[in-house]
Amino acid sequence: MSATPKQRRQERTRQAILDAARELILEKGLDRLSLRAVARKVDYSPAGLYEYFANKEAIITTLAQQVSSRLYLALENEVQQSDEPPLVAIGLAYIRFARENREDFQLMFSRFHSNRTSEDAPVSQHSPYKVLADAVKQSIQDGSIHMPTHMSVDQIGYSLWALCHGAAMLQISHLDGFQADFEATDRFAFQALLEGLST
Amino acid sequence: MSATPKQRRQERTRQAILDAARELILEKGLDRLSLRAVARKVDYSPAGLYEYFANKEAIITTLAQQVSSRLYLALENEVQQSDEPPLVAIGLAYIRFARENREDFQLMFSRFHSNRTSEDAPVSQHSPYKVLADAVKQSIQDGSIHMPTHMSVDQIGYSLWALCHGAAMLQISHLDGFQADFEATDRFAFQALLEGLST
DNA sequence: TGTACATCAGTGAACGCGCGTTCACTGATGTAC
DNA sequence: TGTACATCAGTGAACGCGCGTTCACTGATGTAC
Repeated sequence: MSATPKQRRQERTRQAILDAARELILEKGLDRLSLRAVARKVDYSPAGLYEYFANKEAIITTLAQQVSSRLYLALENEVQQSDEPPLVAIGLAYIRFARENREDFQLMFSRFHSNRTSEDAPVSQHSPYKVLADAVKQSIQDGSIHMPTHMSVDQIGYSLWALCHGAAMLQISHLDGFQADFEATDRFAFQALLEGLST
Repeated sequence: MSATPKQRRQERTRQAILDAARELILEKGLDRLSLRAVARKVDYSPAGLYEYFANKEAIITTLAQQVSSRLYLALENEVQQSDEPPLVAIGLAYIRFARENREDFQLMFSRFHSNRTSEDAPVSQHSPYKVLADAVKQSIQDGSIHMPTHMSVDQIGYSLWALCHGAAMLQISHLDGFQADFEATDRFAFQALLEGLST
């Protein structure tokens, strides 16, 4: 079933609202975002937005999902393009994404809660973590890392994720402005962790 | 110069205001904190608080500093008490602190910006990172880890910090509610990173 | 010890503001015969 | 093709709210002689 003209118009307006909200967040921060400002930016009355979103929170969570998709695509893309080992490439791309999309990244993690409740649950398709988990499986299969004793794929994935997530967070908040070659250090750290996990 | 009675009273009131603010943050979250609610809780008029703090932001940053001190003490204490290798003990204690003091931890990192601008700057006394940096130096000296080629103490410290910071953040936000033995996985990850850094 | 004055700790009321959301409504667009 | 009606997209105004901060003030406490 393809979209009717009406649906296409609706969709365009929805996205315009989301874009406006995102711009305002980039400018002023998530905590200063107001529905009324978004409405002003897209030339609607505040009441008009309720045709497109149930409330303010719905706009924010939709935005967060879109960031998650963008990150997913960025990581997927990196795996294809890079000549580095996939796990290192993913980790560095994750951190780069955070650095280059600071507000987006923070927004995402302010609303982005895992669907899984344990390792038994399947990893969501198109989630950023999916890329990492798949790369871990792949690396074990082709022997580029050895399956460590007593560790599941998820435990390895979590460890790698923790490292790059922490690096990302520190760089965009606490260590913002600190002069250092983070890229190089991150690469060392990543390689070290991978090596340590393999033995 | 010891404190006068007046100063002692002032100090007690100041701390009461901070405690009230902290409790309200635990209850409702930082973004819902209001000066007026704090005033209500300590039985002052809103205007009264301005005798003790320049404005709302000053209350929040003071709180953030206090959390930083508590974390510093917790880590220092852990180094003394634990029989594990200091670096592992510190990492795990950092994560435990975050898990057991969720709101405090988030508050801290919302306002806690590094004073240093490069590796050349000295590490602040009584900062949580100081404990980690000292432990790294110590571990290199006593040979429990080998100084990796091409990596400074700060680079090692940063790597370890990134790992535990990421683990902490994931556990208290994105993976909140995920059933797993994080403590065990964190220990494995930490040991792996240390091993990888040493070779 | 008593008195006069200065400082202190704290208040009440107001300023000026922006917020999210609801609801009765209207003019434009689309549909059916 | 014209007409009658239904739906749609969007508005204006209001509701009810809480916010941070300022400022002229007051009663209590402390100080000096």
